[in-house]
Amino acid sequence: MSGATLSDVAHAAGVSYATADRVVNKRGNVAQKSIDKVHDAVARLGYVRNIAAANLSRKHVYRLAFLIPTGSNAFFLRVREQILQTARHVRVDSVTVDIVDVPAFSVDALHSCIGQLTGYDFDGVAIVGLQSGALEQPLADLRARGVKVIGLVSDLPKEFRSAYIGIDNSVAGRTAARMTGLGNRDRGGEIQTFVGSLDARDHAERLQGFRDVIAADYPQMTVLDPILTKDDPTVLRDAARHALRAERPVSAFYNVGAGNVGLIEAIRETTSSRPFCVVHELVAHSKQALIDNHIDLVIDQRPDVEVNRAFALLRALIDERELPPMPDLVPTIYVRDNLPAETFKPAMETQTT
Amino acid sequence: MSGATLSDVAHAAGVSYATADRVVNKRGNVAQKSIDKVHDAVARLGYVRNIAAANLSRKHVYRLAFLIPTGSNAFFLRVREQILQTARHVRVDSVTVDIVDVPAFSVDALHSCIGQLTGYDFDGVAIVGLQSGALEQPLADLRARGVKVIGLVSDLPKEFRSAYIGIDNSVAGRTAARMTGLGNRDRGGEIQTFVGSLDARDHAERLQGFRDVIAADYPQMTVLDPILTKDDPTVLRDAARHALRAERPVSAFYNVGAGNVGLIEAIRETTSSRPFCVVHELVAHSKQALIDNHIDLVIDQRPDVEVNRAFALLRALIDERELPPMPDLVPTIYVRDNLPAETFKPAMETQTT
DNA sequence: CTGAAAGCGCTTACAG
DNA sequence: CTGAAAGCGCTTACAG
Repeated sequence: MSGATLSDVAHAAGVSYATADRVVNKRGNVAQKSIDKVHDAVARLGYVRNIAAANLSRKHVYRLAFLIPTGSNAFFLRVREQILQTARHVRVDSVTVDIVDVPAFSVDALHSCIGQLTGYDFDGVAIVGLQSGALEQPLADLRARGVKVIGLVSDLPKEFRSAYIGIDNSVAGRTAARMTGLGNRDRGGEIQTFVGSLDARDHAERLQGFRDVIAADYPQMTVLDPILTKDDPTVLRDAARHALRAERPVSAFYNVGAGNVGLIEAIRETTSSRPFCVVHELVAHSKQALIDNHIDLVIDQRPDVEVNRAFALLRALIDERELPPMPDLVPTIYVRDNLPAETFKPAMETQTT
Repeated sequence: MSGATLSDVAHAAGVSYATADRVVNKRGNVAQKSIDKVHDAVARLGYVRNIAAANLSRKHVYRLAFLIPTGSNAFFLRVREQILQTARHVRVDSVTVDIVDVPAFSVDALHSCIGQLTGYDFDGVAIVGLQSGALEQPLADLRARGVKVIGLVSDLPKEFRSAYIGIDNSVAGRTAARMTGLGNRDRGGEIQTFVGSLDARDHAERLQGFRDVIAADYPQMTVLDPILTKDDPTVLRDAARHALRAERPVSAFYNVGAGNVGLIEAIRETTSSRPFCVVHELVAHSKQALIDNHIDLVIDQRPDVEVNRAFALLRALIDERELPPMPDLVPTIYVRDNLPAETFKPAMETQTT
């Protein structure tokens, strides 16, 4: 059953081991007659290639790259950390991983980083993408070289990657709205929203999802137009302060984007009762704010699960085997009670090979 | 770097390959002098054993067993399904898995199932455990035979297993309370709780966690003593009906245990507004109830993540290598908006080998 | 188009 | 206590 080897196949087909290998691995230069005989034997014996043996024989190492935006963004620091930890662990399985720093939110920068990948021979790369036609050419070049590409956290043009690992941002926004509605349905009132930029697709999707649910199910609440923050904590802080001091204070805050440090700072100063407060991404400061009761909920996309999936997926793609069953990826709701023990274990290294 | 082989070590140490192998794999019958020389060389060269090559050479297959309670409990059906899917996928990595049916909640039955494992030679087993001293002997026997044992979903006596994969039920109860509090803080009122049995440690822990949070943070609400249901849908249905028809209806339901089908049935019949409703475990019917707006929240322990971890952990334990970084396991909150696409893909098989 | 053979890094008898 | 050698299931030159 689990026993047939290529040697068995060759015997059964009445050809040499080398010939059997040629057809199984599509190396060409084989007579059609032999091909048929081998395919037959493969089917009869239920042969399945032993990847471990093949890798041993070729001294194969899996070369992976992760293109991650630079900057001190706490979320991506968490992503990097998770990649490094996993990299350390799979080193003994002959996989190397490089983390490539990409200037954030720049199509040009991403374009050039992807272009440079061609110089090395990676087997698979995971890219925090952008939706831009400009990326199609370098991605096509990668694919032409047999490199497997997946989108991570933020997608790439669909035709040019094998898979996408990330949450549905519209779902994330809807979830935020549901929780805001639950927490305020008896009070109604206005919800002040904040976004980094409406050009950022993920922000726009979250906001739309949020609005849809509030409008449909919590009509007693009103969603105010978003304040643009560029994800800058200072901007967020000042805007939040302003809103908190208004004559008729809003009943809820929803920050679609980053920069929560500023929002939390403004709330911490408040002496009166604060609005119901929902933000995205669990990192050190949002976790602390939850514990301190300065915010109510964090919607998180579980970068640990995402990175875990990225490794599993990349290896399956490279080995050209079936995709493994992977845990579902849904926006996760954190309150102060269900926080993970350690959100983020800092490490010494910054790169692994 | 990643290149030293045992052969390199043997050379460096000035001994034969076989001798180097003896000390590295602790097979004994080696002079202390040789041992020292080899250890030295290993350290100098940073030798790390190639597990894949070793497995190939030994024709090793990982034999895993999962002991899962029988019955039509939807949660455990989901667990089984996840195990089968993963089993199918890792078959090509030479791992076989058996699912052993264990009569539910019986220490005696579990004791005898564990005892029978000794007859086969599994490398690792994951057990949905019970906390009973009676299990210590058969577990000790397993360990003596070098079998790795982990607790899954429900723990075993701590000294007799290598790890536990499951959520903290007290945290799950606290989380349920937080959500109930958020959804009702402006209304107050009474919360009717339901438990399968207070002897079941997980139920008791959830209930206590729930009570603690309500008492501390939502004093305007009262937690009524739990109704004992034995996880029987019929009992639950009748009790819920009764509560729904009371003169002064309760403002929330919290079902600590199983049997949600009955609870949902009672709610579905209700024409007036229903209580705020929190239950555990996302399965087909609880998912549907969420979509239909018959309940508000499901607290789930992510059996897909748990099973995924169980496989990763068992293999690491068997290989005696460092434990892999694994996604955190926390009680997950589902509302109708962040549901996974497919909760449960049924499969044809019932067992895999 | 086909085949024989060495080698990947290990383990396991077997012989001293 | 120590070592030489075959074999695990593959891939890769190399020779026809």
